[in-house]
Parts: sequence; structure tokens; C-alpha cells
Amino acid sequence: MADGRALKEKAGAKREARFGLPPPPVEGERSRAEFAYKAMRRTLRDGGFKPGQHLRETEIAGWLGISRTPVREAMRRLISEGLLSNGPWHGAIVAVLDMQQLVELYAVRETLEGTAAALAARHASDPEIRYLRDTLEREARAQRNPDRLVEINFELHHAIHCAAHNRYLLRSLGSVVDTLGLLRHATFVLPGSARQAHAEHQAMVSAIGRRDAKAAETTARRHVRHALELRLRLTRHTGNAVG
Amino acid sequence: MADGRALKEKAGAKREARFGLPPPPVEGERSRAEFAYKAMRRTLRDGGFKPGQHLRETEIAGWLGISRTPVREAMRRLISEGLLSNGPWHGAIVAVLDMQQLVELYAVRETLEGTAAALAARHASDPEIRYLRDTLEREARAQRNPDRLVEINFELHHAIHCAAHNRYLLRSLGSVVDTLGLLRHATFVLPGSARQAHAEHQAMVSAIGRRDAKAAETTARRHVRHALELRLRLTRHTGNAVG
DNA sequence: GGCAACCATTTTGTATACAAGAAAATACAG
DNA sequence: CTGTATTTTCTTGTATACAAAATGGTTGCC
Repeated sequence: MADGRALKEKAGAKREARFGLPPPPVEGERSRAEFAYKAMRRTLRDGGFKPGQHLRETEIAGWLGISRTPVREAMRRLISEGLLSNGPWHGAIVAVLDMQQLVELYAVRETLEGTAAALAARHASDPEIRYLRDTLEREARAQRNPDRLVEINFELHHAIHCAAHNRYLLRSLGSVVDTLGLLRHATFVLPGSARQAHAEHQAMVSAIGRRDAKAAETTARRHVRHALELRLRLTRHTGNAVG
Repeated sequence: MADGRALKEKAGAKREARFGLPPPPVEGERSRAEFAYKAMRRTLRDGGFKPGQHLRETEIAGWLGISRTPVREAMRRLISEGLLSNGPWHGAIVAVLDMQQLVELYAVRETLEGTAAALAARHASDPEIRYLRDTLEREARAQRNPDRLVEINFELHHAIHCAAHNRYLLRSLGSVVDTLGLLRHATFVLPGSARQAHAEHQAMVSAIGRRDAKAAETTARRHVRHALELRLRLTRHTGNAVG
């Protein structure tokens, strides 16, 4: 860590041109590898990297003002999580999802979300169920605010995943959700979808609260199927490739 | 860590003492990171690393005759796959599974294997189904050979996973199967278990061959439940900690 | 004798130098 | 003018030097 200053300045010039991102948002991680990971992840989420784009180690390193080593580590991690792909010739590119992959992904998600809901119905603690109901109410009050809706939707699903009390299920679901995070547009822009999603969320939380595992699984699976339908419709509008 | 030569010799002397492994088995991978990954993975599989053991980067590097960089990369990959754990103080230790984790793991496995079987029933090609039947016959002929049985069992399950034609399901299943691979003892040592497993495999393959997704899922889930029962019984015999 | 603080050793984190490989560009020949 | 071969440049893979953090032992004090 001789001098980050010179690097940071040089990269600063390229920064805006290369990626649309302001400065790397978070600072103060305990390790630079962690910092690089979080920064790249957030940038992926926010669409700062375009799907299919070739990410060069030196470029990212300069951008973040650190050396290649921690960047490399972060990239390998993102690759193993499926958010980046190993290009044909060694080199990371931003993963792209085609429609076939979308369908496969949602098939797995349906299974895992169904299981999570069923397990949550069995194992959720009372405070967890109260938190679910609270989140549901917050969702009801945010119907007009798409950004907030996306956020609350994520919180609700994540809360259910956690309430299942199964760390391996949580890991697999995390992998699927992260991959799905590559998709840029929320489906809430479609008319009526927010209301429908809220109704389905209500059914899920209600079933979990009643400790009705069967109903929880059924409603969760149906919810995911509907989400896929919305997504496919959205994809049709947007164009062939997603992301 | 001034000069690698002294380290290499020192580690070479320790090699047999530290890890029970002869020389690192595979050579000629396209990158040393890949080589280190495969070597460590194989060693984990073969029980060369003891659960809970602290793996030091320099030690592994010396053992494999390469530098720390690719070793580091391999370790991070293994950590992200859950085969190693990030020790409390930065440093990789071999993952250990307690009984609670075992139960959670099998719960996920039941879901995923069930889904895989159901999808295989729908999507498997005829050659894939022929391969399943062939593997089943090979299993029938190997009833007396526990080592071979473990191998064929793995092949059969993997063939079903592949026949589902869903790369995300395959990834999640791979994660679960790998973690399960930390368990050293096969359950086939228990009396009658091999025969029962074979019967259940027959039911699964038969259902897939009939394109009966519902039956495939049911039989697969039951198979996994029985496997968990065997595993728990075995754990009881072996002692509390598994691996 | 026990506890605490400090120092030494070990181990991980980071940077950078160097090598090998691949891709792109250019030049030459047909 | 086009296709191919060669060279150049860029990018990744690996090693090693260096820095920082932490652990464990040792020593001193209460």
C-alpha cells in the first residue's frame, strides 16, 4: 500500500468515462478485497456495468484506487457466484441472462421459495412473524412509490428466507436472488402488478402466521410463477436480451 | 517468507506429517490456481485435511510447490463454496458439520433432488434415460463392492441432476453435494442399506423413464429422507461430530 | 501465584514486478 | 483489394517483497 494517491488520481480521469458511476460509494471496509467486492457488486446492481462488458483487472483497480490483487479476489468471488462469467479466453465479463436462463432460474426459485415458505411456517419465531406482518403493512403504505416497493419487496422475501432457519437454503436462495439481481428493471412498472404482488404476499404471510406449511408453499410457488409471467411480459417489451 | 526454497524444503519434510497425502495427485492443469483448487478439493474429499484444521497459505503453497497467490485463490473459492470456513480471525479452517447442519442440509437436498427428478422426468432425452438405466444395472452388479457403489451412486445422482437440464438447479445441487462430501464415511456400510438404496434408485429411474414427474419427485424425496435416517444412525455410531 | 501487558513470531493482506499467452493491428504477398 | 502471417500490445497468471494485524508466549508487577 505504497501510494494509493497517484493511482487514484490517474483513475479518476477515466472513471466517469468508463463506468457511469460517481465515486465508489462505500469506504472503510476492513479489507480492500471486501471493499472491492462490495463496490463491484453495488455497481452491478445499479447497472453501472453493462451486460457482456469485459471487466479488466487493471481498469477496476485504477478506478477503485487499489492494486490488482484485491480486485482479482473480488472478481473471482463474483464469478463463483455467477454474477460475472469467465470469458472464453480467461477474463471476466458481466453475466448476461437469456430467456432460457430466465426460465430455468425461476424454476429453481419457485422450488426454493416454496420450501422457504413451508419451513418458515414451521420454524418462524413469533417476532419473525410480527416482522413479516409489519413489512406487509409498510408495503401497503408504499404502493405509490416503485423504488421503495422494490426495497420492501426484497426485505419481505429475505425475511421469509431467514425465517426458514436453514442456512443452506438461505445460501442457495441468495445465489438465485443475486443472479436475478442482474435484471435491471423491476416488474412493478407493469400496471396492476404491485397490487397483485401485495395480495400474494398477504396470502403467504397469512399462511405462515397460521403455521400452514402446505398453503405457504402453494402460495409462494404461485407468487413466483406470476413473477415469471410478469418478467417474461416485460422482457417482450424491452427486447430480447434481459439485464 | 523471504525465499521459497527454504520454505519448500521445510514444507516438503512436513508434508507427510501434516497431510496424509502422497504427492499432490493431478498435474498439468491449465493454471496453478486450478491445480491448487483441484488438489485441495480432492484432499478434502479423501479426508487428508481434518475437520476444523487450520490451513495456512504458506504451508499449502510449500506442499504444492507453488506460490501463495494461486493457493490463496483456491482457498477463497473453497470458502465461497462452503468447504472451508473463514476462521474467526481471518484464516481458513476445514468446515465441520454438526448434526443441526446435517438436518438442514438434507432438507435442502430433499427439495432439490425432488425437483431434479421431476424435471428429469419432463426434460430428459432418450439417451439420458438409457444412461440412467445402464447406471442402474451397473449398480446392481456392484452390490458387493462398497467403494464402487459409492462411485456409481454419485454417477447416478449426477446423471439425474444433469437430466433436469437446469443449470441453476445443477449449481445449487452441486453446492449441497459438495458440502455433503465433507462427510467421510459412506452410509453403505450399514447392513441392508445398499439394497434399499438400489431399490429406491430403481423406483426413481423407472418414474423418470415413464415421464411421471409426480412419482419421480415423490420417490426422490423419500430416497433422500431415508439417506438422512441412515446418516443420522451412522453419526450416532461414529460419535457426535461428523465429517 | 495469578493477572496483565508487552514483545516476538507467525500469518494474512496488499502491492508490484515479471512472464506467458492471446488478441488486434499492420504489413506483406497473392 | 483481400487474405494470411507476423509483430506488437494488452491482459491475465504467478511470484515475491513488504506491511499490518493478531496470536501466543514471556516477563514483570501486584
